[in-house]
Parts: sequence; C-alpha cells; structure tokens
Amino acid sequence: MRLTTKGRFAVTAMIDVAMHGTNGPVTLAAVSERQRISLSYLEQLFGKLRRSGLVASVRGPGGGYHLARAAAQLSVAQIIVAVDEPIDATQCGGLENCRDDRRCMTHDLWAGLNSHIFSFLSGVTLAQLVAQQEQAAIHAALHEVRHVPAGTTPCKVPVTVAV
Amino acid sequence: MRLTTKGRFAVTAMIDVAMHGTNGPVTLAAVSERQRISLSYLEQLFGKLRRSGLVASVRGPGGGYHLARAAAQLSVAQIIVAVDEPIDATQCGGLENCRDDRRCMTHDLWAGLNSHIFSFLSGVTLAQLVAQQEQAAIHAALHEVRHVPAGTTPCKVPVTVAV
DNA sequence: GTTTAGTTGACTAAATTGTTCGGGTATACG
DNA sequence: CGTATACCCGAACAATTTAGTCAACTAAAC
Repeated sequence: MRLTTKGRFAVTAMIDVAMHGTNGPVTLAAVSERQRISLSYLEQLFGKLRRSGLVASVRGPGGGYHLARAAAQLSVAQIIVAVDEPIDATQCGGLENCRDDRRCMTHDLWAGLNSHIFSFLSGVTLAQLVAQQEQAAIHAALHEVRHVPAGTTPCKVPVTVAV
Repeated sequence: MRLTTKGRFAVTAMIDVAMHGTNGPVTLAAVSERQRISLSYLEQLFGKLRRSGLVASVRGPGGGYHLARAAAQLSVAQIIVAVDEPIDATQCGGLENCRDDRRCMTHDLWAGLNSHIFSFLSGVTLAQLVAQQEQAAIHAALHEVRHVPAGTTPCKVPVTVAV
C-alpha cells in the first residue's frame, strides 16, 4: 500500500467519471481537460483500472469509460492498489532470508500497519467522495464568489469526510 | 501525507531505537546492522527526525540517539511527516489558479482524505507498534523454529494491530 | 590524543513520475 | 463503404525521488 500522487490522480479521475457518467460513457479527453491530467497518463492509469475490473470501456464514437460497479461498491483502496503496484519495503523481498536478528521485524510490522491503512481506505467509497464533492459544489454556489485572502494557502484547508 | 518506503524505513528504525534504547542511546550503526538499512541513509533520516524534535542525539563514545518523548507520545504520522516532506498532488501547487472547471476539486478532496489518513496514523503510536513487536517475538520464541513451507510468501501474512 | 559517533555535504545508480509521440484497432454514423 | 471518434499500446523522455556511498568535520569519553 503506497500512497503517491499517482494513486491520487487515479482517484481524482475516477471521481470525475463517477460524477459525469450519469448518461453514457465518459471520454478520457474530457477527464483530461477537466482535471488537467495528461491524456496519455490517463490512458495508462485507466488501462490498469480496466484490467483490474474497476471500469469498463466502450470503443468507438460516443464511447469512453464507465464504472464497472456502483460507486458505493468502489473503494479508494481498490483504485490505489490497481494503479500503484505494491513494492515491499522489506530488505528480504518476500524471501525468508531475514536472518541476523532473531528475524527482521519489518515483515509483521508493515503487514500490520499496511492492513490497517488498507482496511481504512477500503471503507472510503467513491460514492462518499462524490457526495462530498457535490456538497462542496453546492456550498460554493451559495457563496457565489469565494473570497480568498492573498498570501494564504487555500489548498491546506482541512475538509472532513463523512465515513 | 505520502506513504513510501522512506517513511517505512524511518518508522522501522524508530521502533528499533524504542526497543533497544532502554539503557542508553542507540547507535545508528547498531540500527543499521539489525534492520539492514544503510548507515548513511539512516543518518539522513535521523537528521530529519532530530530537526523535527522526535529524537535527540548524544555525541561521542557511548552516544547515539534516543527518543525525545515517550514512545506513547510519538505517532507514526509524526515520523512520516518528518522524513517524507509533503508534496501536493494538485496541479495548481498551492495557488488558487485552478480555473476552467468551477474550480478543481482536487484540493478539498485530498485535503479531506489526507486529514483522515493523517488522523488515523496519528492514532498509531510507537508504543503500540513496539508492544505488537514484542508480542510477536514472544510468539516466535514459543514456537522455537517457525516452519515456513517453500514457495510461499511469508511477508504477506496479515497481522492485526490493536489500535 | 585517540577513539567513538553524530553532522554535513556532495555525488551516484536506480526507480518512479508525468509527458510526448506515433502508431494501432473497434465502432458509430453518414 | 469511408471517416471520425475514442479506446488501446508501446517506446522514449526529462525531472524527480530513492537509496546508498564517500569524505570530511565536530563533540565528547577515556
């Protein structure tokens, strides 16, 4: 379970597909323009997402991608695992040759912490993130123009997710 | 909040310091040998950990590093933040120039998910991980030699952490 | 004053990230 | 048909990060 910008881009794109896929498939070109992610990068990511069975593709004109399951059945963990192939942080990559000390503790340790983070992100579904996003959009519409004072970093504002 | 092998190495090393620091400071050379992490890499990591106030150093013979606080007061989140300098996954790095769409949804989205992962990892303390590790050591000692059948991947065994 | 061990900086090979290019193939539509 | 659309695929690429090495320096114990 790694957590990099790659996985974040994938989740962002999946939310975009979930939000705009109410009538017909969503083209990657549209996602690319809306989310400002390069088209080819999206193609790479969605290739993995498709092979993992998270999305399905429709070819030809009018085609695009749509979720393979309901947004409530798709978790953040699944998306991240699909695109961010796991790399083990242990020295003895998968082998039991961790001698020297009784045995290297890295295994059990990260397996445990990993499973915790994993189960946490498994509990966050795409539907929840979409709902949060739509609520934020409504909130922004009510306030019309959001006045942001200069010199601040508006990206750091913590927003709570209902889980 | 990124989650890479770098942060994992740091947490592993911190657990080692916590477990072996009962009487006097722990040298990085000892950590390096036990955990099979390169000494110079550990020096880089502990430089950051020290500047973040998570560990304190003692120079000279008999010196080394020790925790700056009790293990129960040190969270995994603090360690990861200390070594894994944050990079924003947003296109408009901190600025509010996310035009085009109403506004790019990446901000609120990841700020929210971020804060969730962060608060989760803030709840996992070093003391808990040490306790888990010691319990695992006892368990291993009871079974004397752990028979691992060839062809399996013993690293993947999920171990639950009591949080 | 020698040894231990932290402190710092530069430098490196390898991997990852995100992008660009250049070609394919399936299909809707006229 | 043919053509435009949009998925597919792979190679190549600069920029960054990762993990490690090397070398020189400083503080303290003995």
